[in-house]
Amino acid sequence: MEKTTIESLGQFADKQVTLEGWLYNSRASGKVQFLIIRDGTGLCQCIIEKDKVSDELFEQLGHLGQESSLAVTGLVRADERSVGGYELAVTDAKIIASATDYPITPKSHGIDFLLKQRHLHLRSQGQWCIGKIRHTVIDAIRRFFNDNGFTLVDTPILTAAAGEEEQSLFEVDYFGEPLFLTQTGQLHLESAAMSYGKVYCFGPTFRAERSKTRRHLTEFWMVEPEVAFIELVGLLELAENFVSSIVARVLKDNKSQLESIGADIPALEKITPPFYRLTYTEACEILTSQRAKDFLAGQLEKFKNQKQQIESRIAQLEEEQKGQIKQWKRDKNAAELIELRSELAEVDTKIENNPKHAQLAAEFRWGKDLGGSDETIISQMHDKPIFVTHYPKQAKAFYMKTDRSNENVVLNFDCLAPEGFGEIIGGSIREDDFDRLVTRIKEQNLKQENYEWYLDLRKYGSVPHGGFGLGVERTVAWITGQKHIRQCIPFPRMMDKVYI
RNA sequence: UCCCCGAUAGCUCAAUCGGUAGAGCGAGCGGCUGUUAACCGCUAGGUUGUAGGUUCGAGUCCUACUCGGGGAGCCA
Repeated sequence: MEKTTIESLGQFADKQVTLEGWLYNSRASGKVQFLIIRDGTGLCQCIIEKDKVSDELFEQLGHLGQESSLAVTGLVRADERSVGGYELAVTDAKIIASATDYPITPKSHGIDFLLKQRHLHLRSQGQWCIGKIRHTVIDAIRRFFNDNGFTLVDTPILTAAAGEEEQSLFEVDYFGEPLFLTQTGQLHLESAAMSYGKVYCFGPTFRAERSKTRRHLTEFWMVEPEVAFIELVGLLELAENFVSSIVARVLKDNKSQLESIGADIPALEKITPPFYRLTYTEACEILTSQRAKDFLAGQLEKFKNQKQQIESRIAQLEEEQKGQIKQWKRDKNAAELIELRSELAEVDTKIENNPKHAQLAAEFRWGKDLGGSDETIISQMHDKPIFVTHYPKQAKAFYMKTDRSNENVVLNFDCLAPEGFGEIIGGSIREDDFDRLVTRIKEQNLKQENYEWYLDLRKYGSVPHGGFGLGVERTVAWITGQKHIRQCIPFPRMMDKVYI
């Protein structure tokens, strides 16, 4: 009997095959059982009719627990009613290991519970889809740079010099001397760019920031390209082509996964160059403008309407529950009430945060860095990614090149994913003038002796150059429509919390 | 470091003014030949996060602690 996988069932229509996998869900209806099997490549509904198998097997399969492993043999047939378009009419099955009391049921669970069961949660459909998309994103990243003349350069994970600020680094005892886990490969990458021209590094990155939000992990994956002989305009074009190519690849390779997790496919199809371009000063004007005020007020209205609708529906259901109604209706109502109450809690949070964010935006003054909520507002006001460029010098790192036509700002950019997701890229043109760089190092009270090798790059054939870093988990979260990036890495490391 | 919210059955959540602790899912048993989170009937399942306090009486009020969620700052 030919073994195959669920994703290639289409090649075996009307043939006998064997599938090996795990029981994902099952239903029974007297003389027929429906077993949903997962094998790592997809889901397949297997039909067991009582008179097609032995009584003993029928009985065993009928009591098989979720996530039991098994091999099933049967006839492949196309059927629209089935999940993947094909189903298996089972003639024989072998239980490899039966499981009982699998903790993750097909119903809803809280996040803490799921993270504690992370080793098992990875098997569930949503996580499987996100993992497949993450795989495509990473492959698309490598493909893009490899196809465009970039050379991969692996930068060290243990670093002596701090990339930016030392308080956000994890310290490691390196034979009695302190070293730090890298938070960027950029400085090393700049030296490699002077060798190869166009380079990139791709690996894990570590930040000891005490940030407990949906956008933060302490360990995450970042890809950083660095290019010699490039100006800000060229860097933005590189970034928008890059991001667009990733989205296009996911749309091409993972349509079914995107659909399955409810991603906004039409919105993703709009992600093509050019992206929006705003200067920091323009962004600042938008935040303090009447337009932003109206926009936020409109949002608040919308949230309040949602809240009212949910509340009146809850009241209606609760009233029904008090009266004399059929048991099945009562059960349906109970399930809907639970859904509605959690929706209500979400809307309440939005209503609570809206005025705070509005105030932060209205009080925004030129010179401050853009905050998370400010980025969210700007991003919510656009349907494509936005580049925000030319930030105030004092809010940014020492290595960013000052704009020679306006010494108050630097030639940097952030790329904000649209519809409220926020920052996925940060980048800049690097200061290439030796004396200016020394001045910036001193201004920020950094020790020059730690940067001697970095300054050498400006001594020996300095050229205009720049690059950026893209966060993989933030990109995956944006593309898949996940609210929290912890679902976008298999084993998330969060502030003060590591489950497995 | 700061602000807000929460902890009740294995899981997700109810419990009005402080007055006998309840649903759904999951589990077990039974029924049904096409189910899509199937459906129907029955059964089991609880020291309400921990430690104190107020009260005739505490899931509910007060204090402390533990754990968790969201957000600010900072950032990919």
